[in-house]
This record gives sequence, C-alpha cells and structure tokens, in this order.
Amino acid sequence: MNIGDVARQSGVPAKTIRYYEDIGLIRPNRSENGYRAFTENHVHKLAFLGRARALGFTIEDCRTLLSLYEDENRESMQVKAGAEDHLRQIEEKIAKLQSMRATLAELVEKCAGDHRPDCPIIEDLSPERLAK
Amino acid sequence: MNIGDVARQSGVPAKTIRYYEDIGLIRPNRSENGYRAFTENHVHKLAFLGRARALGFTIEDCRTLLSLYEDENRESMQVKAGAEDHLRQIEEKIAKLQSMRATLAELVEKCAGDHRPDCPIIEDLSPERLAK
DNA sequence: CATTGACCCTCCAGTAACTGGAAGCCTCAT
DNA sequence: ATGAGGCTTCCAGTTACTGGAGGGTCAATG
Repeated sequence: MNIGDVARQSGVPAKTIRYYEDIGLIRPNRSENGYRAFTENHVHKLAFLGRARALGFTIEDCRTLLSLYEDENRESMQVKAGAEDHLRQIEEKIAKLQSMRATLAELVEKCAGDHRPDCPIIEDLSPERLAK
Repeated sequence: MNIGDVARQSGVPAKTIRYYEDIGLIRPNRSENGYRAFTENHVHKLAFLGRARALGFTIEDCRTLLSLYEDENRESMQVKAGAEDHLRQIEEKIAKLQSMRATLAELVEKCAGDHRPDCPIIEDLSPERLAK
C-alpha cells in the first residue's frame, strides 16, 4: 500500500506519516521503486496514533502507548498510570485557561468599547499603578 | 539601567528581554560599553508585556496592545475587539481540553489498572473495531 | 596593579509537532 | 509522448523562548 492510501485509511496526513517514520514511530518497508510500502498493521498503528494525539498525548506518550498496544503482556496499570498523569496535565491546563478567561472576561465587560481612549484592559495591563 | 535591573523590576527574564529586542518589541539604546541602556519607560513596557503574555496574548497581540498602550488617541473599541477575540480563542481551547478530559477520565475510570493486559484505554485507541 | 566574581555581549542550537514548498522521479492513461 | 497525479528528499518556517559556549566589562579587594 502506498502512502496516499494509508493516509486516507488512517486519517493521518501523508506528510505526518513521513514525519512519524523519521522519528521512528513506524517503520514501513520500501518497494523497488523507492516508495514506502505499508501494511494493514501500519494503518492500524497510524489510526491509533491519530486517536492518541487527538486526546492530547505527546509524541513521547504515543511511543509508550504504542509499545503497550503491541505488548501482549502489558499490565493495564502501566497504561492507566500514564493516562492519569496526562489527565492531570490536562486539568492543569484547563485551570490556567479558566483563570485567564475569568480575568479577561471581567476586563472585557468593564471596557466601554467606544471611541474614547480610556480602557480598563490597557489599564489593568499597565504597571503605572505600581512602584510609585 | 542595565538589563539585570530591568529584569528584576519588570519580572521579565533578561534572556527574554533580549529576545523582545530582537523581534522589535522594545528598542533600548546602547551605552558606550555596548550594554543595553534602559529607561523607566522600558521597564513599564516590559511589565506590560509580561502581564499580557500571562493572559495568553500572543506576541503579535502584544505588539498591537503595546501600540495601543502608547497611543493617546486609541479607541477603546480597538482594544476590546482584540480582547474579545482572544477570549473566544481561550474558550475554544478550554472546550477542546474539557472534551479530552471527559473522554480520558471515562477511560481511566473503566481501566482496572492491575496486572492483566486487558485495558479499555488501549482498546478505545485501537482501530480494530472499525473496518471489519 | 592584578585578580576575582558578577554582569554584560553575541551567536548557535534546541524545544514540539508538524507543515509548506521546491526540485525531481514514477506511473498510468490518453 | 505528454500530462496529471503521486511519490521521493531536503530545506525552511512556525511559537516563544531557553540554554550554553566563548568572550568583554566593571567594581572591589588583596
């Protein structure tokens, strides 16, 4: 199977597939003409990677997940531990973004948004009120 | 004022200040010895930048905000529009992360996390259930 | 006066995960 | 044989810094 077919079937762009080969996530063979030769298994792996990435796992996480995916003797606690870790990181990001949102929403609400220059948003960002 | 003082007063690391000069956000003069020579105004601007970045504005956003900050004739609607835009982007990110969290939390909960290989997380990521 | 330690300088490289584009084969159908 | 795709490699750019090497500068001390 050529890269285009694999891209269509896995949902992972050809360019990204080449990149994944570069960094050693997948190892397709080569045909005589130099084209990458993929198998069904590669399609599965790439779809797996696509889903893991969509859940926000990093490439390094994916490397681990992929080896667990292939390991018949894996212990589910290994998978769970990684996922819990990742979950925690997601929650941290959410918390940070929510705090930004709160501040920003408040400022936006206070700003008249008219033709005058007075602006609570600029004022909040300005440091003049300090150090004097 | 030298870069170290400015870094302490503004809260922006020296390395980052140099970077901001590189990309044209600030333009300190130079002393005879080649050291950057900063003014109070630079400290203000850098503190301003630090706050804007903490609210998640991109560097390009900051460039705009900084010019509005300096513009006595700005119209607050310009500031407000940018902030609203940014707010929307933050909300999108939050939504995406929350959806990841929901999926992941569900999977984590379903996973036994023991010594057996069976794992709902891996299964969810696997594409075998498709296309057959 | 020489040295030491804290600053300062520039330039180079690396981070994460791709993405776009140029230049150039391969293949199949007309 | 020619043209449209599809494939190849390699280079560069994205975001916003950060770390480090190699090397001047300055103020104070011995």
